[in-house]
Parts: sequence; C-alpha cells; structure tokens
Amino acid sequence: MSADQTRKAILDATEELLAHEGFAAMSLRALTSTAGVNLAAVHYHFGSKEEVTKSALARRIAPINEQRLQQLDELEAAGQPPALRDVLRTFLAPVLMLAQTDDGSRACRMFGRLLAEHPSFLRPWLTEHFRPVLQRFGQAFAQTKPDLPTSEILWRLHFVVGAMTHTLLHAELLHAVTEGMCEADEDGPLEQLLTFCANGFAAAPAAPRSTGGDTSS
Amino acid sequence: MSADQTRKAILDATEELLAHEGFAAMSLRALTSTAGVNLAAVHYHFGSKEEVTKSALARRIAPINEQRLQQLDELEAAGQPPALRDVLRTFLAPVLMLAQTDDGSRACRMFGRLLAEHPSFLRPWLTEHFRPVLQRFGQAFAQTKPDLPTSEILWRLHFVVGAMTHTLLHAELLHAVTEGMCEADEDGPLEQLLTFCANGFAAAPAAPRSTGGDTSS
DNA sequence: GATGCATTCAAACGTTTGTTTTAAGCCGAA
DNA sequence: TTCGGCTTAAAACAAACGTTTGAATGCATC
Repeated sequence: MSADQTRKAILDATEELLAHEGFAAMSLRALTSTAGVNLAAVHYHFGSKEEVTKSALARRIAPINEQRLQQLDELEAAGQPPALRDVLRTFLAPVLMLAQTDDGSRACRMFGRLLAEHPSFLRPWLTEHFRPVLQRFGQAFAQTKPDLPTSEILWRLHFVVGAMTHTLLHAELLHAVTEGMCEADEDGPLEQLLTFCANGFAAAPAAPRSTGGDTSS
Repeated sequence: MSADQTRKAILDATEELLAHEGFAAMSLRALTSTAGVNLAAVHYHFGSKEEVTKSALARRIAPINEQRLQQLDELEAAGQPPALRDVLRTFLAPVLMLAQTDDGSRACRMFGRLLAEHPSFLRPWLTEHFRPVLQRFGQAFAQTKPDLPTSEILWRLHFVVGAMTHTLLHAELLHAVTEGMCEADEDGPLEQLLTFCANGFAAAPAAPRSTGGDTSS
C-alpha cells in the first residue's frame, strides 16, 4: 500500500469515527483497525491524534468555505444587491448538498460533532478557518438588512449555525422521530432550513430600545 | 459531611465538568477532586459514571420540563388559542431564564454539551424524558399553524432546538466574537432567540407541492 | 461503653489510552 | 548485489481510565 493510500485510509477512518463518537471517545486503536493500518502509522504520517483530526476536518472544510466565498462573490457581482434568502443559500447549500452524497453525510456528521464538541485544541484552528467566512457573510447580511444593528446580525448568524449544526448531526434522529415523514425529496432539509432561517433572519429587530444603551445601576 | 452533602457535591462537580468537557472527556478522578470527595464515593452513591451523569441531568431537567408543561397548560386554559410566539416562549423561557442565574448557566452548558454529544447510553433516557414534552408542544404548535403539515412542524421544532442548544453551549463564544456587543440587558438572548424562531416558525410552508404526497418514481 | 449500620478512605484491580521505540520490510539507485 | 531512503510492523512505555475491595471511620441506638 502506498503512502498516499495509507493517509487516505486513515483520514477516512478518522472521519467515520469522529462522526460516530466525537474526538474524546475516538481511540487510535479503533481508528487504525478501522483503517486497516498499523497503530504507529497515525503518528508517522500525522504526528498525533489532534493533528489527524485537524487534517480530516481541513480536507472537507476547505473546499466548502471556498465554495461559499466564491458563490457569494458571484452573487454580489450579479448587479443588484442580493436577497437575504440567496445569501443564506450561499452559506448553507454547500454543506447541505454535501450531506446528500454518500460519504458526504459522514463528513457532515463529523462537522456537527466537532462544532458541538468544540475541543479546546481545535478552538484556534476553527477561529482561523471560519473568521474570514463569518466576517464576509456578516457584511453581506448587514447589507440585506441595513436596519438591523450589528449585534443582532451576529445573534441571528449564531442561530443559523446552531440550526445547521443540529441538522447535520441529528438528521437521522429526525428521521426516526418522524418515521419517514420528513424527507419528501432530496433537497428537503435544505429548503426547510432555508425557509426557517430566512424568515427568522428577516424579522424586525428584537430590541427596539437602542436609545439608552446599558441598563446598569 | 453528611450523605446528602456528599451527593450534592458530586452532582455539582459533575455539572461543572460536563459543562466544560462533556461526558467522554470527564474523568471520575477530576470529578471527585473537584467535589472534594473520595474517588469511590461516586460508585457508592450513584453506581457508575453513566448513572451520575443521568442524575446530574435529571436534577435540572425535570423541573424545567414540568415548568414547560404547566405553563403551556395555563396558556391554553386562558381562553383563546395561544399565539405562536407565546407557545415558543413557554418552551424556551424556562431554560433560558435558568441560564441567567449563576449556577444555572453551568447547568445550561451541561444541557448543551449532552444534547450535542448525545452519547448512546443517554439516548433512551433522553427519549423517555423529552418525548412527552415534544409531543405536547408539537400539538400546540400545530394548532397555531394549522396550514403547516406535521413534517414541517417537526422540522421547525428541530431547528428551534438546534438554535437553543447552540446558544446554551456557546453563549460565551458569542460574547467573545462580538466583544460585548451582544448582551444589552439580562434577557437579551431570550428575546433574540424568540424573535428569530417565532418568525422562522411562522413562515409559509417550504414545500408547496403537498398534492402528490411522495415523489417516488 | 458497646453494637451495628452507613459512609469514607487508601490502595489496588485489570484495561485502555496516546505515544515511542526498535527492528523488519520494501524498493529504486548505484 | 548492496546500499539508503521511506514505510510498516510488533512490542513496549508510562499514564490514566472506570471499577472493586477491605479496612477504617463516624454516629446513632441500645
């Protein structure tokens, strides 16, 4: 087996186990036996458990964030200022459409797991990789809702990420609860999430009292 | 130290560590040293790591779910059918208001952690404790939006839970990102979340084609 | 004061963890 | 064939894990 094949087998197995159990519960022995490689191969090729986790995550997230930024560029270059729902679709579609492919759903459960688990060693890494995306989309959202204060933009972006994360992680849970009621067609989840978030985001400001500022004392 | 004091110290420490690291990363040695009790006390009083986790969770969740159901009863007994936003508030307020108390915020981060981590041993327990609540609120929401098919009700409830969970878990993350911009007053998060979810929930059905039913070939 | 139960304690149990080491295998170049 | 590099292999490392044990406590009751 070539070195590249070994690396790929390890990354695939990492994705599988991260999706199923998360970082803390994933053991390197389970990982290497799933991948069909020797235990020491992880440290030889990646250096540590934390590093192989970052690599598995980066392999999937990098193209998604590129897609997001590129599609947002195209959207804004189209002439008139984009609609809120289109900006939202640009943010959500790349990851939700990946979720519909066979191995993509595994990757998405890994995203959900790690975004929820948020282990401390990943925090700087996540900040570094997501800050440009969030800033860029924060601006785009602000332009679609100029009356909304920045703080409320951030709150709503926060809720969008929460609903998205939960959907990535527990899609199969929803299937179980609803006993098959919930997946009409292939892009059902995307349209459902988009409708919910677009309307939530479009709401009037929640805190009308912007005159006083703080309410201390 | 009395037995009750020991139990309370253990449950408090469990809450603290679950909130910070989740179930898999929490060790009983860290737990007992945080609680200031002997290592064996956990097994003596609770039986196992899994059982003490359930106990710590139950101590906090039971009163919240009782509050939810009772307030929903009162709301529906008030005469006219309740508004969507009021039903939502009944669902979200108990937990978000707990989050504002000193030790309550710790409990809420524990909720968020465990709801996101969703360890397999907790799954039956969570189903048992939340099914009545979700069913009851599912009906209540269905009455506020009679035009919405059941599957979409469940999707939106799912998104609400996701946004809520994410908020419980990462409230401090939002504070860091926004550098203090986001907490105008004490019930800021509740009003923000309520506004977002109420509008998202109130949206027109995402899948208008309800005529055919399934789209299978 | 002695008895008996509930609780605490230190110590050890056997596993499993992430990581390291050292030797073996492979494979193209000389 | 012999060498030198990458890559794999098995074994061992110390540390930490959840759990169990048996003796030492505290404390109320007789």
